[in-house]
Amino acid sequence: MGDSRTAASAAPKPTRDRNRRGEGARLRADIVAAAVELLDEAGDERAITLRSVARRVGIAAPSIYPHFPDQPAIMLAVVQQAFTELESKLRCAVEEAGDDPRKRLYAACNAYLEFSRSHPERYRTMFGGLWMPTLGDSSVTERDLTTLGREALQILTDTLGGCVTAGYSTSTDPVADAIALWLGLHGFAHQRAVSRVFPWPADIPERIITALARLAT
Amino acid sequence: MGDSRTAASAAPKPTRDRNRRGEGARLRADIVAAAVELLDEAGDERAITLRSVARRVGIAAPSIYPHFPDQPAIMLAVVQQAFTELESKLRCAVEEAGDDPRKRLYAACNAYLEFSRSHPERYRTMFGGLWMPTLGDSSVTERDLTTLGREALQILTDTLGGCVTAGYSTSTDPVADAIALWLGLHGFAHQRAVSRVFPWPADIPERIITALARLAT
DNA sequence: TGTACATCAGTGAACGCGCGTTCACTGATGTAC
DNA sequence: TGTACATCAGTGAACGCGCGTTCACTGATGTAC
Repeated sequence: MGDSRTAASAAPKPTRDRNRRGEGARLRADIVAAAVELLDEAGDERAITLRSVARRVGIAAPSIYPHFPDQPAIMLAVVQQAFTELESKLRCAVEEAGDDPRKRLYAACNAYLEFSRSHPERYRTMFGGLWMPTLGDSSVTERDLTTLGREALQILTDTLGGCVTAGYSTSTDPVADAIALWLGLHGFAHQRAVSRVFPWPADIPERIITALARLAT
Repeated sequence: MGDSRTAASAAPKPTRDRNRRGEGARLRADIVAAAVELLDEAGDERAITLRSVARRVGIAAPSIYPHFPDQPAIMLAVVQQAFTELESKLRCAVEEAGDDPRKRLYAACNAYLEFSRSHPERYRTMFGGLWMPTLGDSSVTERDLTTLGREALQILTDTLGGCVTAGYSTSTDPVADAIALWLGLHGFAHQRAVSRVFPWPADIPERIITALARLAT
């Protein structure tokens, strides 16, 4: 594994045809995809450099600039894509869970934890905050940051609200409790993404969800 | 602020006398202290480089090597010191809280959150995981990592156990619930350390603590 | 149908920078005799 | 009390590296006439 990482990040894609006129924007998607690949393989956002991404895509480093104003802009695109993916997973999980409010809430929570389990590097990057520049040194704006994850929280709020309405949750403030629930999930998801050796009791998610969602037992 | 950072990290300490014979070990402490300073000022563990630390201490870069085998060893020392400080804060807070088990538990939780609030950069570094090398590329061992934070968790477990014994908590598994409680605190502490703009309801800590500690109301 | 031309999608070389690490060294400070 | 010497606590110069970014450029591809 360790060897393949280095080799993979060093070797450029062997064949890459120049895009045809008017299709130059496709390179943008390729750049983001390559950055995600590097992140997943190295498990470290520091592996995403302008030059490493260019190598992986199979282009010269300056070819990035027509698509991204600077390196943090690539990181933002990676994080935005990861959030979009997470929110899509949550939406699908809730939809597939049917009409039982408890099942919908559990589906959302479990999908959240499953995302962080299967993509620990992405999760760490999304919430690690280290990719963010000093906010003024780069093209990334504060507005770019505050909108991230908003829908995920909304899904939790809605599903928790459903449980309250149906009488399964004793919460008197679903908005605040959804935040508390999210923070509990986040604490578990984040710590598991950082250190995989911690001896977790198997029922930790269950404890966190039932307690913070104030589910009647 | 931004200007002073750069200036501060560039300017070496004006006066630094060579240690006398037999007191060379004092430089080690100076190195760790300088690294913590850099972390607090920049708010970014990437500011801790071998050379930036040497500059701040006022020594030549190679002078680090008699005290630390490599750069990750400095990071480990910084994190270890931060954990020691956190655990000391928790111990003091519990001690000062008196005999009421609920007060002791709240004191521990609040001290934990207060630490992360007043030292967000340190907290992020302690739990961010990014300072860890690939574990094999450096002198840092797995044993170094797994012992970190053990006492903090033990304090939470003990204080929660006290609440159970006194009948204030309905927990039937204080060990597992202490972990769940810690993860809840961690989720809040970490997210607040990463993004200071999130609109937190004021009673979020209260919600997390009472729910996860299963305190009777 | 042919051709000049604008545009697009990139390239290649170079820059200055800070990094971790190595190497041979220096000069003060204690200590043995 | 003097002096040779070992040790300690560092220094200064240099190395190779990858980084972000700039600059002038190239060659294919479509388009206007």
